[in-house]
Amino acid sequence: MALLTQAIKGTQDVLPADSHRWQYVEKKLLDTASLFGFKEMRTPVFEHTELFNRSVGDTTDVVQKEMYTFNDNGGRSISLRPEGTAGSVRAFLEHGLHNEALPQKISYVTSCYRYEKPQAGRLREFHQFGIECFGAPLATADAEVISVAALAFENLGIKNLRLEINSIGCPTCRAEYTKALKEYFASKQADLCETCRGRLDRNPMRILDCKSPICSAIAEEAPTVLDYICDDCRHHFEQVKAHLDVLGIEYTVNPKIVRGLDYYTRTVFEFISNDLGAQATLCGGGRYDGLIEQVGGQPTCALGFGMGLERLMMVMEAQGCSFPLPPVCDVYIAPMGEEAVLTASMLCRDLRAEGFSAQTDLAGRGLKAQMKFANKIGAVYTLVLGDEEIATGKAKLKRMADGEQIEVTLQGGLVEAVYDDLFADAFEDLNNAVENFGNKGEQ
RNA sequence: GUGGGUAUGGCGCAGUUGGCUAGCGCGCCAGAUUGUGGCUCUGGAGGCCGAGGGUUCGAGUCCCUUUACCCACCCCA
Repeated sequence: MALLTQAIKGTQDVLPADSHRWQYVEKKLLDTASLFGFKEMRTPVFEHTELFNRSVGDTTDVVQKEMYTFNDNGGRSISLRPEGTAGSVRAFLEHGLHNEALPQKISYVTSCYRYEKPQAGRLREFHQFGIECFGAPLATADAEVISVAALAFENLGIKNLRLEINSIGCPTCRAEYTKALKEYFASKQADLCETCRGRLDRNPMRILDCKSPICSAIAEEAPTVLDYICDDCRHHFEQVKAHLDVLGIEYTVNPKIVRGLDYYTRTVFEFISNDLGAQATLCGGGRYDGLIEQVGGQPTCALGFGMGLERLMMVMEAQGCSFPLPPVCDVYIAPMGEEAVLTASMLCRDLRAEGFSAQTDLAGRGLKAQMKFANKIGAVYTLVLGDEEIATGKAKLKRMADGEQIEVTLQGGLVEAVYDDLFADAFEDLNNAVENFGNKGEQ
């Protein structure tokens, strides 16, 4: 396939047939967050590279290798955002949102970019829903952030997820833990796999989630973070669990959930799906009380999560979740003859002015072909317009679902008829819903 | 970065030890019903068989090179 007609590796198009899925999912997610008071914020796709270096850290070589970084024509080093948090923090500081009522709760749906080798659930351009909560120290906030994700999954009908939580303490207690971990793994150094031997100095916590059977066996016996965290951190973690218990959110404590970055503190959590391939984490988040200071602000506690939309939709697909299809065409008008074409245009205009979606022939096709087209696009009604209808000013509106014909007058009567009939349907649906409501609990 | 798999009309696929005028299903267009969709039947359009090179009388099929996609490892902010 020619380069010209091929999308860039690791990117995807959302085709007209699928766009409603994205619209539906994005709206559900943002709406769910807004129930908790999170308001959407939009930030640029690119930022100064320095921002990401500062937040994500320039020590992690992978991080550097996987960012889309370039110099713009003014000689600035620019990077496409690899995740949503850094931009949010930057905007929070730049616009002095710390002076507004705290906590500030923000949500976003954005595209992110990472130069990685694509595989199932991993693209170079991918989309994230995320929330951030700034200035909330209490464990209540941790639980609230987790419950936003839990409710979002519930609202989308996603099942078969497990929530794993952990606390990685504050910088002080984590230092002690890291030390203990190093000592432990150093004693087993000879048995560790090659990569883990490399991790020993750099990032011993990472050995905990190594997949090699030998390393994971060794990791089984390793000291647990939870044995090393200080009293404050322990109390905080207990409070988070107490909240989750009260909220009825199920979780398991997994002491092996860790984060590679220093700014993370205390709570970390992941929602993991059983219906995905190797990339099974649907949502990852936690508390990062150190980040804002690291980017240059006053010390401000913060927490949040990011959720991969492609993965989310893969799970929904696998579980047969529904993606409601909005009506795309209330009325299709099939004109026959030159005058009818003009009249059809006018009638469409009138319908649209009333908020109904209306379409007419743009291809000069015969009546039968037009009926087929109307059927294909899912038109709720069709109206055939020929010499006779124009002459008498009367026509028949055909309800496609059952073939029922409704007599209408063209001047204004068409709009009224569509109104009346659609509302009749709506009332019927409403009545059914009310009748069924009583039975629902027993099902 | 490492390994495995796959590339054939818009989509999903078949193509047997090289003999093709490259098929099938869905979709698309049209007709049967000349003013009414879904079902059925009939016809039509649409492919340099991922790209480049080689072997051969002859390559979708064999060899080499290359590119892209998929899956997994690595990694995962």
